[in-house]
Amino acid sequence: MGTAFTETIYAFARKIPKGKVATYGQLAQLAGRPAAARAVGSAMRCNPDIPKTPCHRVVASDGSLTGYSAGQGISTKRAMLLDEGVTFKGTKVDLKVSQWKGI
DNA sequence: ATTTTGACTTAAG
DNA sequence: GCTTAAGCCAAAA
Repeated sequence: MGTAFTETIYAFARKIPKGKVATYGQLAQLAGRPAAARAVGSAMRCNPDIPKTPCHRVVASDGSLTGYSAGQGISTKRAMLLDEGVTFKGTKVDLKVSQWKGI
């Protein structure tokens, strides 16, 4: 299953409130590894199951929607975020408005 | 145990 | 604003 690192990442991902998003770097920072943004992505790739962890609420540092292993990929991810009320700026998420500030 | 790969990020051209 | 390069961390081969 999971290492302490991935478990921590999942735990924080589940804390992201509906309608808000967090960046990979942000979760990495919360997990105590501010430079492990990449590892966060790797962890997410292993859990493309929505019910377990809302990995669709995790976006890149500039609000871009990168990878998604479930559904129709990015399209599904964007659709879910829009449905949750996340504000979009064209193809990217408007972090100024929708970034989770639970630090 | 070592190498490769990737859903990252920041800096520089 | 977009492309390239380098740095970082963890999982998979």
